Amino acid sequence: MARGKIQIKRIENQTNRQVTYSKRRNGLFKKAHELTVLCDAKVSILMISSTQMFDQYQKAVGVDIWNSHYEKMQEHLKKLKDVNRNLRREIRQRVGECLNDLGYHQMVNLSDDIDNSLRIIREKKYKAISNQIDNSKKKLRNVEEINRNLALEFDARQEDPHYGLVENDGDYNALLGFPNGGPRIVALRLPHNHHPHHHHHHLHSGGGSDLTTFALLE
Amino acid sequence: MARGKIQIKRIENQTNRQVTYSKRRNGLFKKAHELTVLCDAKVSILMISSTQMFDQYQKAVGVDIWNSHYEKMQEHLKKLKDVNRNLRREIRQRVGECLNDLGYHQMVNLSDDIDNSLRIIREKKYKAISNQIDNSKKKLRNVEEINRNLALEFDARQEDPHYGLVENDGDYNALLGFPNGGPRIVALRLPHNHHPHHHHHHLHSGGGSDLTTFALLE
DNA sequence: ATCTATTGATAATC
DNA sequence: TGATTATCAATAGAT
Repeated sequence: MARGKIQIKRIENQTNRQVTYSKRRNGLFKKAHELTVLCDAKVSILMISSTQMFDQYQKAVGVDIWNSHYEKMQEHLKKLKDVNRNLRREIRQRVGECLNDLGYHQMVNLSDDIDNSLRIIREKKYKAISNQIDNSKKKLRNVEEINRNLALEFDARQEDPHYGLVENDGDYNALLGFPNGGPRIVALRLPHNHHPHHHHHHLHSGGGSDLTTFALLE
Repeated sequence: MARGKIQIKRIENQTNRQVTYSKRRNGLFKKAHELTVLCDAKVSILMISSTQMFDQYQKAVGVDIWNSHYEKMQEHLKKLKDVNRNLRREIRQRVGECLNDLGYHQMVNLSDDIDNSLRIIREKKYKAISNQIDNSKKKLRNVEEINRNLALEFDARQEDPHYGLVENDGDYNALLGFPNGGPRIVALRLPHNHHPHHHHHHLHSGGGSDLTTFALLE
């Protein structure tokens, strides 16, 4: 409406239409925002340009984005509610409620089904148990090993007070925490090659770092 | 914008605010319409003034129309999706999938739970079985009785061909259908007091109707 | 509601 | 795209 009045009718030139759309869209939003602030009102604007609306794909499949918005949302809501209801019913049936509307054969199928599920779960449960036992055994072995090593080091220290294990001289121990819930790893930095019985604990012996690690129980 | 610039901030004067709301609302709608025509776009505007919003009732029940609309719908949608996801997960767990993210104790609980459900369902199943058996027995008894009665009547007819049982004279048999899935009841209207051995079948012997009923097997 | 001085929006152009 | 600006449209305040 500047540099010449315009008629309010569809702008045929594609580029001009796009430009005008951008400008006026911003203007509309600005006005809406002002209204919001000035009059303490709530305003929502849903706006889709024709170029957005009918891109090639949309044309091809005949989908109308506009209808895909509010109304489709309501449809979606309805469908979700239905699905929800069905899921709840399935669970109730699996828990043993609401079986009255089931036929006899359906009931047989249901109990067979649940029986099957139970078998699967039991298998997995037993697998979990044995895993846990294995883990405990490993941890126990580690703890025993740590104790043995400490005992050996203690003995060594008894023999030679300058063995250099427990001095708080800073180059001794470093703690690495793993906050991600994984197994806590405690890394003890020891002077290189202090004792041959440490070697089978070395996780990585190459390079400059010299970390001796123990996996500790929980 | 006219006769003096204004600050974009809430108009405190109630009347001015209302007037400005009206004017600017119209302006916004006009702009939106122009955009619609000029750019071939789709525009929806949802607008509620604060004075509309908080009428007495709204105040009383603390309902916010605005939140009850589009945004609330989205929230609802989101919640439904969440619930849905959880329900699906529960079912999957009950079927025996996706157990990896369950702790050992949860797994024990789950299998106990399902075990319990299975017991309930089995009970109901057995109840259903025994019901069906009872029904069959009753039906069988009825059929046997019908056969016996027919045999007796046949005998009687042998003795007296005018016994009047099977003549197609129209006042003989009437069929009542029960489409509601209940036990099919066939009612035979018989001439009154034809034979004493029918009396123990009379369901109701008072009044004018004289129906003898047999429950038939499916 | 209607009026109008003024501000704000924007079409054309670069 | 982004900036400029001559115009036109919207509207604040008064009636």
